[in-house]
Amino acid sequence: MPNLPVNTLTRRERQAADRAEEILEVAARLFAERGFHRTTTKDIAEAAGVAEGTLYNYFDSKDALLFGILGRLSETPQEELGLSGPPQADARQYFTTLLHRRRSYLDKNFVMVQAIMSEILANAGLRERYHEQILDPWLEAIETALSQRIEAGQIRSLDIPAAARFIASIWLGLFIIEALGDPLIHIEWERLVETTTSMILDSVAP
Amino acid sequence: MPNLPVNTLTRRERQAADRAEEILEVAARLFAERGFHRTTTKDIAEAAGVAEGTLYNYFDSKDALLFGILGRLSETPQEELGLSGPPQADARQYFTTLLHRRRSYLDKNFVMVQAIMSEILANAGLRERYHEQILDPWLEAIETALSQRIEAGQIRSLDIPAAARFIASIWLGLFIIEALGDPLIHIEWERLVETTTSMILDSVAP
Amino acid sequence: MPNLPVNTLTRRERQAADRAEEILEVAARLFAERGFHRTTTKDIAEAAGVAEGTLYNYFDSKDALLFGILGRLSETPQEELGLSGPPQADARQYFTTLLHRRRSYLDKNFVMVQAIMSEILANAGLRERYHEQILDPWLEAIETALSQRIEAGQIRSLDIPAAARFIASIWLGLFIIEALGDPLIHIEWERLVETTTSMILDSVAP
Amino acid sequence: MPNLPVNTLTRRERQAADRAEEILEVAARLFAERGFHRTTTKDIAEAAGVAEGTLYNYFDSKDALLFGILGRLSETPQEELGLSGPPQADARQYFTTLLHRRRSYLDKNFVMVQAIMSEILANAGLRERYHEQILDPWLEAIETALSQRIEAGQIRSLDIPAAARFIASIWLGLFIIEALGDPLIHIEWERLVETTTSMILDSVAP
DNA sequence: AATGAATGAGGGTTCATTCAT
DNA sequence: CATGAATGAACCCTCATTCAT
Repeated sequence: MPNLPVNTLTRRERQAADRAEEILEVAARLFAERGFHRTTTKDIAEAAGVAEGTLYNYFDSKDALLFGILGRLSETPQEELGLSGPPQADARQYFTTLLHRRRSYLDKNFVMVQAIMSEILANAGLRERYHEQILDPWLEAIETALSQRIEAGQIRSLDIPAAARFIASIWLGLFIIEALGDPLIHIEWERLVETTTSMILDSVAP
Repeated sequence: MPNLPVNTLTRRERQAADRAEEILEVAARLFAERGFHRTTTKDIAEAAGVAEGTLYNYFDSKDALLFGILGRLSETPQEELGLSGPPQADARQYFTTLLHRRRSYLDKNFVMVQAIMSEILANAGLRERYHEQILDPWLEAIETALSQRIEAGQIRSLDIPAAARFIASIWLGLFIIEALGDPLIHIEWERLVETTTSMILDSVAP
Repeated sequence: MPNLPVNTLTRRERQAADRAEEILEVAARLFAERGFHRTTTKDIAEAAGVAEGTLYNYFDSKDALLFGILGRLSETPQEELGLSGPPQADARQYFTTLLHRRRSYLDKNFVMVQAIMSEILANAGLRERYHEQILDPWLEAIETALSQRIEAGQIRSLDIPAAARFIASIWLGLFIIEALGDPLIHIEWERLVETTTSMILDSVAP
Repeated sequence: MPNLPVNTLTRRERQAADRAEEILEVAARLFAERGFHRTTTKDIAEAAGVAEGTLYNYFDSKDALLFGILGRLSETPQEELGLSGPPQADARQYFTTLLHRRRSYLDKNFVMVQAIMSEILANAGLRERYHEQILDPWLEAIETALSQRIEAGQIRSLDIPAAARFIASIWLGLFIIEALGDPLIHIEWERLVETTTSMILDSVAP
């Protein structure tokens, strides 16, 4: 068994990664439930089934947990977010796909997104990192998609940066309303997607 | 000076109200700047020019300051928010006015809104009160306006609750993006209003 | 009673100074007994009869207590230390007086000196401040006194900086031996002074 | 290779002793640099190139490292310290030799001496052991040397215990001043020895 | 014998709240 | 009503020690 040590090491490394993963998920859940500041490191350790000190074998500080969660969110590849789609798709399909992909992204990451969002307006460092890693790439991708579609004649000419922010704001706003506990949104996302797309593409004029 | 006591009392009451007001504004500013938990009662007292103990003559607790700020926000009459407008206005003007009014509302209350929003996802009690006092009335007003306009034939028939949430989410999302420090939004609100209204009313089809 | 507020304020200030004083003395005693690191802020608070948080109304940190103790030690005027004596006194009397004054200084400040000395070799910042505020002025004063006496012909010419360090080292060394618990020193300081002075002034030659 | 196991064992034992030695030296260096409490077992393990747990295969506890260092210091034979010299040497040579030997002892062991001294006033157990193993033998040896020289008529009669403490205090005091960072002492030890010996033997009278 | 992840008691410090003045 | 010193529970984090591998 010449590769036993390698395997052992790998297993250890994998265990360590798993443990870090689990801590991060537990922390995200608690941050989402009661906010970053109302969650103590003791809470996290207990919920993760480890000792408090163990947290610090994986993360430098409580803040590092927050940044770790943000890092996890930014790992999602752009395609999965509907940010880079096939440009040949027509505009309606693009919007529909975009909102669906973001919905399934949210379904997978709701807790982590809420953990971050619950602290983001109160934490300048987090805000900055969110900008760099999440928001700016997202806006850029939307702007690219829009300009491609305008060039392709799929949609009419419009103020691209403003439109990108408009689109991003829809998703952010819907997330906020859902996180605030509005019962309709989670259940009826389909209706929202349909209505939203329809309002943008078909106008609300009678 | 037989009425001096009365006057004094009255002045005192006014002074008291003013002081509570000032404390609330100072607190909102600090909460918005650095978040609720990073702001200490000592910070607030110093910034307001009073002793720490004095805060407790006006508010029961630090939490009460937060609820006080929320209360102030909910005092704004609906008309000012563009929630109840003259139904005779056409749809385009309705949307434009709505967004403008909400903008000037935000200009007046940005700090208080940010103070509340920065904590709202982390504080269940606050969330509940926000629902009752702010969000639900707002959604209801939009729904009413929409159904009135649909009935009047100004806009086509659509899923009213979903559309209301869509509209609210735009405003919430734009606020978040602005609060996150996006430079475009604050400066170019006009463009955003125009683009948004245009996208909803004119469709993005070429 | 037009000066009541003034008196009240003064009394408060005096109380505050007294309290700070007492905390410092208690801390010095505990530091001397069991060392800086083995003394907890809880220990200090309990021994001082206050809550732990109260310590921080008077001192910024546990370290600040140590520096506060050092500051107290450096307040002692030079005359009291026998550093600046009447130069007309003859050399024997100078040495005797010097050692006696340092002894009575030590009797008054033993605990504080031990508190500082027990940490000084382990704490670079403290060491630096001790140099500036205690050791260097002391060495300078001895050097001045020696050169004055050499000029006056009271003692023969010698290597002044070396001699000053020699004299300082006697006191420091005797303090260390006493602090180490040697029973002789504290009880028989007179004999030590006499022997030391005699060895320096009369030579040990038969 | 029938004796391989024996050799291996022997080599292992030697390796073990070497490793304990190295750990001790590394620990002494770190204790001297930043004090006992500011040095973590992790620091020591890293600096020694072993795992933290390995320390505990060689020493029972962190405290045991300190006592181990003390033990190393007390291994130095008395002659090397100038404690037991040939009594026929005259007094001046005795003092000069004593100070020179202690200097070269210090040159070899400065780090270990500082490691011990930095903690000694804060650690009752260490203090006691230092007394037993270092200070008392030293004082006794000086007292013996003095009484031998008095009997031999090399020096005049004097208070022997006091004189022994005086002599010990010189060395301790000079060490402290050096450890405090005084620049003169280390460089100019020769001058100090000369001045000190001269002051004791020739008197400072003009 | 060597490892280093896990442990958890204990540390220094903060801060919302109280209350005597 | 205003004050601000006092409070002490609770926080985040450290680190000597253990033990399964």
